[in-house]
Amino acid sequence: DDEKKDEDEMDKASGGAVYPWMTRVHSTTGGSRGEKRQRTAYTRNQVLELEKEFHTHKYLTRKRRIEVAHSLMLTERQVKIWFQNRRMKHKKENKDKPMTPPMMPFGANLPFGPFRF
Amino acid sequence: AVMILRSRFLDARRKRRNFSKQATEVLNEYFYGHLSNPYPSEEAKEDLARQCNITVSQVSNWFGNKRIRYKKNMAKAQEEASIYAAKKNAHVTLGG
DNA sequence: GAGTGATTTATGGCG
DNA sequence: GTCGCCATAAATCAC
Repeated sequence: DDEKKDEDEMDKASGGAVYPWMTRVHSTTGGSRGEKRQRTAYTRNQVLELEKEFHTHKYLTRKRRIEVAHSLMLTERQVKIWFQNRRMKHKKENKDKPMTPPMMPFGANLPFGPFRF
Repeated sequence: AVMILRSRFLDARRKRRNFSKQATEVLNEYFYGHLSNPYPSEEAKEDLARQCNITVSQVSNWFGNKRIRYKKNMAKAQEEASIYAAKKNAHVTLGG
């Protein structure tokens, strides 16, 4: 049998209020209802090549993007998005993490962080 | 090639640790205290981060995870909601 | 094995 | 009009 009752597992707020943010926001790729959005995991080689490319240029030209996309069996959009995400990651790595390089004169890398007078 | 693999083993999630009970308490209080719109501003995130002794990114991660998992488990999450709602009522007396 | 913090794909809005 | 940034969603990873 194909009895499926968990299509709309959410949306059943018996008791509590249901606010707008609690509803699904992203499209389900054409699927009518209850389909999990698929998130393709890129292969190791794909990621490896993308990382190599990123190491040389943080931004891709249209031409280069097409080449990379074809060689890795990805869409142009996927490559574009990947680079955007990668740039954000790069930014975060240089921010959120320790604040050693830019400032801090001498006793900088104590496990307690910066001095506080 | 080796570098990539090694970086995965040096990832932060490799050494994942739970937040302190107090930190989780603070975050939950904010979340359930703003259940209608649990999206703290940048400033609020910084505030929470200080209170919890974690980074702003960690606060963002926590809220992202919390929202999704609340949605996925509405029934269960609402029990938690009532707990924190009751807690909140202890502070803000319904004077209305 | 569920819980939980972090990371990885993917969307949408705004500039 | 397109593209990048940004916050975020949603799935998944790793412990």
